[in-house]
Amino acid sequence: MRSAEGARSSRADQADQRRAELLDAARRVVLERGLASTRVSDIAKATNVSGGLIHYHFATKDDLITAMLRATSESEVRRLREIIAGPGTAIQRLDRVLRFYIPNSRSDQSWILWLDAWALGVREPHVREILLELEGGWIEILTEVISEGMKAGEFTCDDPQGAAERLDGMLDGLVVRYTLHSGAMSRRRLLEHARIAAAREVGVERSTFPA
Amino acid sequence: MRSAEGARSSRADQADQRRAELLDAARRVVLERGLASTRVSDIAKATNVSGGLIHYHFATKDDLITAMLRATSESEVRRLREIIAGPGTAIQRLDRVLRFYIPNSRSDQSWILWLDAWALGVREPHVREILLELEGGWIEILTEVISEGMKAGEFTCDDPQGAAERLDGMLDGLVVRYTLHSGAMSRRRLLEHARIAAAREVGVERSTFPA
DNA sequence: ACGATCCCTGACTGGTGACCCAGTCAAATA
DNA sequence: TATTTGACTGGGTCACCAGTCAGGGATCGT
Repeated sequence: MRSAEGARSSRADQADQRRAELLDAARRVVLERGLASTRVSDIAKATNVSGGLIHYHFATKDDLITAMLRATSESEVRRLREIIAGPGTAIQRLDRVLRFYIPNSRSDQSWILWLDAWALGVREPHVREILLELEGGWIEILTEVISEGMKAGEFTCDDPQGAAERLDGMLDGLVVRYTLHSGAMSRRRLLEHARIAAAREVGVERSTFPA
Repeated sequence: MRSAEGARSSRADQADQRRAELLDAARRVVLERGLASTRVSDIAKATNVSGGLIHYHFATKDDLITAMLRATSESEVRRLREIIAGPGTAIQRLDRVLRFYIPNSRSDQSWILWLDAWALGVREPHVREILLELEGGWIEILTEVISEGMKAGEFTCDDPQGAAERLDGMLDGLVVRYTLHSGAMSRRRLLEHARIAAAREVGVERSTFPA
């Protein structure tokens, strides 16, 4: 049965919570130290837990990393969906997507994680699959926003899917540049590039975007 | 002095040649196995050379990898310069650049190398510097081609540098997608995206590009 | 000729890190 | 209460790998 206090943690809940905690710590550690120099013991330390416990919950280090990437990707797509679900005109919602795409600062970046994941994904099909879903999510959402803008008469575009792919690609590439060489590409300039390209793709003037 | 046969190898030449050979083997091995699972001994094996020799020519593994990345980057920029130095109209030369950017097949990709390098560059300033020069080279060359096209009256563009940055970013991002998920993005489609975006940036019709 | 210098070998070492396992303790179950 | 199950500890093991080092043979300068 349950312990006395209703919805409180059964042992299964406890294990789930611990697993989530470990995934969270893994993400923090990998962001800070990079995938290549992340040790299982680092993640244990960050959770104040013995090294053995990690292997109790996750058979191998790869399992842990993969699960962490999957969880992060899913949460990112979820947040993105919330963002476009909000109110506003199509152009406003498109702008919100662009701004969500672009990291706020060099330290904010969950982007560092995806750079590691791209390199890993070249060799690991599981990781590749996660990345495909993540990028597919972005493209899908961009496509939706553009299509709805067309229906509302705000946008003109003869290939929303293609436009979304181009926009997503450009943002990926520019964010890499911004992440690695923030000196050569400011956040402001990056956002400006994004708005110029997006405006062209959906057939509106760049000045249509909010200030 | 020299040995009898004119341009033949002095000891210094021999050492240089060996170093070049090691850099080349390093590149091949890293492309094949990935940076993370490349061992110094793998590179030694690929060169039919003892493990110790690597450390005779390169103090540390990091030195070797960094030198290899630098050499690869420089050679890439050099080849790119040759490509735009050739004859043709601006649109033809621009198209050559785009096609050089895009890998011919999933196995061709020196791109796999840059994915590893991006992840590494997040932590290693030396690597970051190399990447900055490489990407800077691409942008510079794109800017040149666009500017010359404007002088020739072929192109219209009010910010060649910005256009080059956007184009370079888009290509980076799309190539990542193509490299990781060749199923979701064919080479043909990638090239089509590149031409559409490039045509818009320089103010010509997409049909202006050669078939 | 002959010592100095260089390229190169291959066995060795020291450190490290993923994973294992025997045992502890508390909570769940009977 | 007695027994079982599950979460957790921490020390141990085993494999791996970057970098070292003593020596060997070739080639240089003199």
